[in-house]
Amino acid sequence: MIPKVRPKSERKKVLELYLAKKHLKSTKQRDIIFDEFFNHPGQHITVEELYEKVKKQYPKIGYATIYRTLKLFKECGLAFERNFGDGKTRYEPVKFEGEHHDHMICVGCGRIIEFENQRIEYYSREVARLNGFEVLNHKLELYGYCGSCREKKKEGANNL
Amino acid sequence: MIPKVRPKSERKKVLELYLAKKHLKSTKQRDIIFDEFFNHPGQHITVEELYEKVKKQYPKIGYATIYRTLKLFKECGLAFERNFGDGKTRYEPVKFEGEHHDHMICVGCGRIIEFENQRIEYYSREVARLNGFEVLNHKLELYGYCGSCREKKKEGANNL
DNA sequence: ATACCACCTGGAAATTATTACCATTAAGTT
DNA sequence: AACTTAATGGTAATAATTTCCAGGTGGTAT
Repeated sequence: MIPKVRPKSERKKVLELYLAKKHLKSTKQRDIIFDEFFNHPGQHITVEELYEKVKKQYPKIGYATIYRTLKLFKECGLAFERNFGDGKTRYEPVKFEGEHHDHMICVGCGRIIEFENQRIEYYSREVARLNGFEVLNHKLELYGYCGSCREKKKEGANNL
Repeated sequence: MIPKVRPKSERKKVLELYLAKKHLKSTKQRDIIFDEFFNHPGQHITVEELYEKVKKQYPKIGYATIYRTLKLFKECGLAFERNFGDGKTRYEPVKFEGEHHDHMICVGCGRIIEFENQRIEYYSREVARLNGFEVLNHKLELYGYCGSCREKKKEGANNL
C-alpha cells in the first residue's frame, strides 16, 4: 500500500486551469472555500456546515457563494455531490485514483461505513469501456443492515 | 439467461407482510399506487409523474399520499430512491436478484445508460459480508462522458 | 353486525433547500 | 488608470417535501 501523497497544489491547479479556460476569476472567497473544503476533513459536508466553517474565516460570506462555489468545484471534477435521502445535498472532494471510497448505509440506524474495493472499481471501468464510456468517478452505495441492526431485527420475522 | 418471471404477487406479498407486521392498513389508495408504480414501466419516476398517473385512476388522490406511500415502499425494501442532481427525487422498483441494473450518467449530455454486472454485485456482497453488513440493495452510478460527448471534448484541451 | 380504536387521507399551510435577481464590488486586461 | 466582465451578498422567489388536522376508513374484538 503505497501512500500516495498528493500535494494540495494538484487540486488547486485543476481549479486554476478550469478558471482560466472558462475566463472565470479567482477570488478571495473561492480561495477560502477551497481551503476549507479540501484541506480540512469533514466527510460528506453539507452546504450549511461549510457555510459555518467559512464564515469563521470570512464572516461576510453569503450562502449563495457557497452554493455557487461548490457547483464550480463539481463542474471541474473536484467535488462530488451525494444524497443520502435526508433532503440535504452533501459534497465531498473527489478522490483521486487509489483514494476512492464507497459507502454502506444502514437503513436501520443510518450509520455510514466507508470502504474501498479495487475489484469493484476494476469491473466498473471494464463495463464502462465496453460501452464507450469514460468514467470520471463513481458512486457505489450499499443499503442494508449493519451488524447491530441485524441483531435487533431477529425478533421480527422479516424476510425480503 | 433464464428469464425469471416474477408473479406480481411476490412484491405484493412483501408489502402485505410489512403492513401486517407494523399494524398498518391496506387501503384502496395504496393498492392503486402500488399497481401504477410496479405494474407499469416508467423508469426513475418522479413523485409528480406518479401523482399524475394515479390521478387518472383515482382523481381525488393527494400529493401527500403519494409521498407517504413511496416512503412506505422504500421502507419495506420494494422501492428505491435515486437522485440525479436535478432536485427531484426519483423512485424505481427495487430489482430482485438478476434484475438489478446500474447507471452510467453522462456529465456532458445527461444521458443515462443502464447496465448490469454480476461481478460487481458479487464483490459488493463480499465486501459487505466482511463488515457484518447485510445488503438489501445497492446503487452504483458511474459518472463520466459517453461516446459522443468524448468526441466533442476532443476539441478543448481538458484533462482531469 | 356493531362499535371502537388506530391509522389513513386530502387539502392546504408550513417548512426547507436551492436558485434567481440585482445593485455593488472586485479581477484581470488594455 | 480606465474599462470590461464576472463575482459577491443579501434577499426574494421558487420548488420539493413535510406537517397538520378534521374527517373517513380498515381491521379487530365484541
